[in-house]
Amino acid sequence: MVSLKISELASEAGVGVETVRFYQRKGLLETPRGRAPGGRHYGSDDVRRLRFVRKAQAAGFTLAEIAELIDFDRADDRSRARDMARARIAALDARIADLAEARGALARLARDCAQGGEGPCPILAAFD
Amino acid sequence: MVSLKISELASEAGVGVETVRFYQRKGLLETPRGRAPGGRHYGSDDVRRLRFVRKAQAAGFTLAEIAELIDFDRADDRSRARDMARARIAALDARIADLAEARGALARLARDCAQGGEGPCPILAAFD
DNA sequence: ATAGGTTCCGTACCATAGTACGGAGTCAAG
DNA sequence: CTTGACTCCGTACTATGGTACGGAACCTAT
Repeated sequence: MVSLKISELASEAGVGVETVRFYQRKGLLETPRGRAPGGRHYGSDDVRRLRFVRKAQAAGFTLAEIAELIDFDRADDRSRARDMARARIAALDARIADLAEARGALARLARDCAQGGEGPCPILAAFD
Repeated sequence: MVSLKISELASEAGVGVETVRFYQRKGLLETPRGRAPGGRHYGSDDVRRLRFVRKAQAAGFTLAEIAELIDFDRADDRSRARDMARARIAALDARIADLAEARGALARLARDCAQGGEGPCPILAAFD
């Protein structure tokens, strides 16, 4: 059994102790209530959970949605998890398309805005 | 001269009146201080500005950065605008790559999580 | 057994981007 | 000239995702 202190758990996932405690309050991470006086606190399950939270966040899930996902995992509720995943994929595809479009507009801006030039460069027109 | 009311300007860009006023406070939009008693308020420049704000936001600029861009536009400061555009493109590329990776993880989750199945589906392991 | 480092816990505070509210003034129509 | 719609303005409140602080308890080494 690994037995990490909260500060070790936090740095294991690259977050601060306060963030771990914040996630505990939100129900995303377990608080080791009945912690034995020996001093052991967190194990590898907690590290996995915490890493999951960060990755799911990167995928665009809100913390509330991540809490749901964790519940579905506990309940082995696959269909709901699938639904959430599919909805997120659709949102992600839309978001990626938007960002790609914005990227194009910025590339145009960067190209047209010659530094000393006399050319165009209507910054406000970059997104037309 | 078009002459729009604030509510018309707002709906022209698909935002609420309160949002327009919020942008005015932030210096993103001009407040028609010396508005003539005739009642005219906003013109097509304001619509362009407001639309620019929304598009730039979609590109991931914060409102503070957008305020800078507007200043650069006013000062015709092309090199700074280019720098911001380039930095944003790099951030956008990184973000798009992250989202694409997350999409892959979710696609795996959606695929592996058979609804009634006995298969795997470790939701928490979706991002490994 | 005492000092230093942590932890737990609640509360408060922060930034970002709005959203809502209440009062006062103005404008145009009836 | 009053009613209703709208504006302006300040203030306050919301949600999200943290970040910080202060006190009390507890663990560890000297």
